Amino acid sequence: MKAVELEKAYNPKDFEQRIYCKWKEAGEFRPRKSEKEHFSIVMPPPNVTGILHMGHALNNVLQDIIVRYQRMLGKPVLWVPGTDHAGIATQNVVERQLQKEGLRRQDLGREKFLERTWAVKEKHHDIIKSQLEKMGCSCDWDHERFTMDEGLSRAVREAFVTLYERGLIYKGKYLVNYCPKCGTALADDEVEYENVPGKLYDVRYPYADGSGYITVATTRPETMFGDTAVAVNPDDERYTDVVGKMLLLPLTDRQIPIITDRFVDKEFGTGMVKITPAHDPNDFECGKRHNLEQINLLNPDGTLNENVPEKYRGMKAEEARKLVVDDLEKGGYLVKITDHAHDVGHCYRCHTTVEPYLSEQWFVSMKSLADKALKAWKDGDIVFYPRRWENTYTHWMENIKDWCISRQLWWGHRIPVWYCQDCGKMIVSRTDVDECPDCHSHNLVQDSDVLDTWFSSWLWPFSTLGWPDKTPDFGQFFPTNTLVSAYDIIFFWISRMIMASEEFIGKAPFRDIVITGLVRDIQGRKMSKSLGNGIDPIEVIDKYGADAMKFTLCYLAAQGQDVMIDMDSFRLGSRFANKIWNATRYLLLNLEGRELVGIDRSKLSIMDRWIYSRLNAASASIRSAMENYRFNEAAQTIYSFFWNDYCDWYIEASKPRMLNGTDDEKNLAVSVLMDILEKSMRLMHPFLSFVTEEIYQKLPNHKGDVISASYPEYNAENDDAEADRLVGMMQEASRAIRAARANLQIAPEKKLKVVIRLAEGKEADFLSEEKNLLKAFLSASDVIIDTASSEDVQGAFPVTSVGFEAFLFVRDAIDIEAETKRLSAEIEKNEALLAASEKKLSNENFISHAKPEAVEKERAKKAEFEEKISKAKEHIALLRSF
RNA sequence: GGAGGAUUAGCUCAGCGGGAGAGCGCUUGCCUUACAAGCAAGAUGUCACAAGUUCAAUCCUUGUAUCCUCCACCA
Repeated sequence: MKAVELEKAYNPKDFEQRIYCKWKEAGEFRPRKSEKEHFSIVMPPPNVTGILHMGHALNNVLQDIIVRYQRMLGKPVLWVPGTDHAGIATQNVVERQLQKEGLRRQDLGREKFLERTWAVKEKHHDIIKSQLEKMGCSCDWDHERFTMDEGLSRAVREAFVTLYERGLIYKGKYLVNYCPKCGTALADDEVEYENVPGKLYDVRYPYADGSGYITVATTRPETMFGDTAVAVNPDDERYTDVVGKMLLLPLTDRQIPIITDRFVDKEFGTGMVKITPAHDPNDFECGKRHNLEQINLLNPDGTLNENVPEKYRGMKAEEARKLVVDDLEKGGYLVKITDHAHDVGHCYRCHTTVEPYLSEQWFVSMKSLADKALKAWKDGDIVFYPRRWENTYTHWMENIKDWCISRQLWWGHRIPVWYCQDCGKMIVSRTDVDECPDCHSHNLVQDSDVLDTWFSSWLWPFSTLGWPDKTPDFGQFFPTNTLVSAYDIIFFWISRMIMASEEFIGKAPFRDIVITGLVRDIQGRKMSKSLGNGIDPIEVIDKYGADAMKFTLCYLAAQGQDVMIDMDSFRLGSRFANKIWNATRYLLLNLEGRELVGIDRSKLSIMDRWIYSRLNAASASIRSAMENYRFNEAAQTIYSFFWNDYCDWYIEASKPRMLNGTDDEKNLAVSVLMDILEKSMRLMHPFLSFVTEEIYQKLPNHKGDVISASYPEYNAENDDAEADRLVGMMQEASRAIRAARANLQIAPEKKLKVVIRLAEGKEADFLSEEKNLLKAFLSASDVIIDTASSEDVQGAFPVTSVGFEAFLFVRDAIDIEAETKRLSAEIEKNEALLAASEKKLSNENFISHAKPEAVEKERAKKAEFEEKISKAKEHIALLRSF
């Protein structure tokens, strides 16, 4: 057989792109035909507002690992990719573009505006897709979806109309969160609260009869024009005799009453609250209880409207506030101003301060949906990894509020409701309507609002598979198995998907919910554009390769903990990929002149049996890690198996045989090396997809592509405790002797005679068998395995260890003092351990309560400490005799 | 106010009811015909603090401190 030459340096750019194309063209990402149970995942659809950041990379890398692993288990695997139209966010992007051109969306008109938005969508979609491809995501592009696809739009209408028919969607005039900049209503959870310094203004409201005044505290004096009452707590004895009196609202000629309401906190401020039903959620509720008038003061753009005195009209709230405060002061109404930090809601997309705004909106009644979703959790139909997120989920579900789903935007799914301009009928329909069913008029207009983006996203696990139609995809792949998502969208998305799926289909949309951490910078800050601390996944791939990025993220992704990284972090994965590359490179060069032979277990050496045992253990450990979504554990297992066990010990151990063995021995050695290498590529493929495929293709013993190969299975037969024990001892001996050499500062090239003295038995047989190996590992001129204690070790340097003694025949000057010091320290350490051990063993309670294995283990440890101490003492004596 | 997380080596973080781990960094020696992105040998820890449970606690319980996140409220 000829040697195969790999490029000297690992350079992922040489093959990553090429391999991805090859996989894609070969249809490897499509579900294969198989009798096995399906495995499916829907990708959380990235927004088409921008490009993918490190958080997306983490999320998709983990999905890819799961998907490749499941695929190698032989299942028909479907990973559905797609993108989200992201209503407000995308519309904002386009509006910002227009702004630069000095235009507003109204200047373009709805149709032209949407054309431009589609173009933005296309552009970002293409970038996102190419990013996912560069990362190596093995999603099925034939199944790619977009939330505004025709099919998905149909699903949205189906969902809306069904809910309407079930009485779960209603329209009404309510106080909603409103972003004046975006010009639309927001859902409660789209508001981000931020603590900002502000002022608390104490203002006098005089009694209408001129008999004095009361004082109220407010942070927003400009809303006073919407006041329709002042409230006190009914139990507040200070005010019992003023309840019912009328007040004159300053700066106006309106009169408002003093009322009582339980929500008022007696302790806060003066215990008197101005009630502004149209501009505060609490006041809104209070106003409803008391049938107060709701006076809306705002125009849709956030400026004050005709319900305020003329001089303030058209002003933004903040401008008006200053003026109102001035005027109050001039009128003698202002008592004092104090600093008062409070939480102010901001739009989660543009960060403008949101206003409570009274307007006509559509809502989903959530209570019954939440009950079903809670039941799904209680029944164990969904499981969170890690479980602690279940608290977050249930807490939200149990305190759910109705969901405002209408948005005053253009980009999104139009609400499927039409109004007859002639008879006023409202028509809710799955299909477009052009005739009024009552009066047959064609003078119909569709509701101008669009739906909240999440109203399409919450259908994603089934709308992407064809729902509401009963398609083959839906039949085969729904429900999906696993959802991988970050914790910041549990409310927005995960919870709602479960609600929708339970409501429309009666099943949970997935069983396992894997919650990842967020990616942060090395200082622990969230990566964000404004901080400029983001790391572009593509830059990482350009510098280190997709495998390095994937493996590093996987290695660091521990059980939903946040991942802190900088550019240098990825050296971890890069070094590992490089190691794999170079180990392979070495092995392939050694194929020259060799033949691969069948591997007969009975002919295997202990070392061979050991590496098979290690591989087996790694495979079992990875399997269990993957079943529990413990990605970092899987990555660590792979790392230590391949680097420490295979490269550092097994390949090194094979070298003497490859140099000095017979042809048969060499052929067997190469065959086992290749067998382990081939299996390692399969083992590692989900985690380092490109480099394993590139290598796999060069292996003389490969069949097909690694992406579609089978995953190495755990096989109890290959567990080999004896080989583990023997090789463990050999490693221990090597380490001890190498350490002694290093301490004695013996040059590496200096070959010493070594005598290893131990009792007859398997260990001795093994060491005798592997004498050549020991010579190489110990840099020894000769190794004598001395079971009869017949060798003369007079004057040889003794090495402390357990189960055997070793002697180095070194004639050079030894720093006896330093070595004695080291041994003394060792004695001291072991004496402390021995004391602890003896104390334990003399404790009756320990002997009677502890597990017998634990007691046994403790006894063994005690013996070990004793042996170490006595040997070290012996060795000190020996050194003194030098 | 409620919930959750973090606190382990200089840094970033795993781990776990029975003698403290990894990677990076650091020290020393090696370009050993795969890899200097490497090999070998090292040093470094009151596992935040306090009490409790236990034969045994870094791990379980409770409390304390510091930091972080989410939810709710805030006139």
